Amino acid sequence: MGLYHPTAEDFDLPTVLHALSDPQRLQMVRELAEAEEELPCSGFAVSVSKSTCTHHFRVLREAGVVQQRQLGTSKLNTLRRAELDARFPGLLDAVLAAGPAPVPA
Amino acid sequence: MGLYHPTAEDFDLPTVLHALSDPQRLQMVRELAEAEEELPCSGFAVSVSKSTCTHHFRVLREAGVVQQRQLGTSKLNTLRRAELDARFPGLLDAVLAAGPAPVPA
DNA sequence: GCATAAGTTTGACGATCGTCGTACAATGAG
DNA sequence: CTCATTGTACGACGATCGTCAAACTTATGC
Repeated sequence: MGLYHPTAEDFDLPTVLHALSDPQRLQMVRELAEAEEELPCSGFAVSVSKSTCTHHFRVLREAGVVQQRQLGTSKLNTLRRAELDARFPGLLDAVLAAGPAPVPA
Repeated sequence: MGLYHPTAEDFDLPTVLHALSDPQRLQMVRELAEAEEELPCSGFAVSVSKSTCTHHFRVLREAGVVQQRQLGTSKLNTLRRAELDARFPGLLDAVLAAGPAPVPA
């Protein structure tokens, strides 16, 4: 059961944008970026079922956004920050910098 | 028949990412960015039907990516570059800078 | 061994998406 | 006026998406 991970050269911009265009996945990516460590599926504040969580992380992984590593029954997730930056410079930073909501006066 | 255009503060990141995640729309945005002028729907190299073109530009417009202005029977499209940059700094640049395909040796 | 915990797989569901063709509206050229 | 051009509106279609529940697998703890 080898988890598919694309190589950085195979990253596809539309695919990455699509992966990031879902609010739940965007939230997962934000949490992964804040916690500079590996996080298991169950360590996220998303309110979806386990199977949906599995699905979202597969989309993120197959797009190249995250790396997944098995450890016991857990699956640890990491942002592929360096590779994303190399392939799409500035993209991840711009996405993460975007405030969740504009703050009015 | 007022064309809906969101204000910059109402731009929604997932919505914008989704608008840009379609290859055809991404291509349209690229062409719009290269030609620093207003372009009608018929001035694009996309190979889709007229109704599909209308649909794609509506998605882009409602996400805040483009501005549309009626002129005769034509509808002129412009990138809302400044507003996008203000709301999501660096995002559009990163998307446009991403080469369409990686060039192998 | 047995029970618990963490994810996966499968199959389902309604919703949305990208696409098209046809019919229609509005403008500009002869 | 008539006709060509440009785009919209309206369904329609198959495909994909996000979601879930139920059954299963795999490892850990007692």
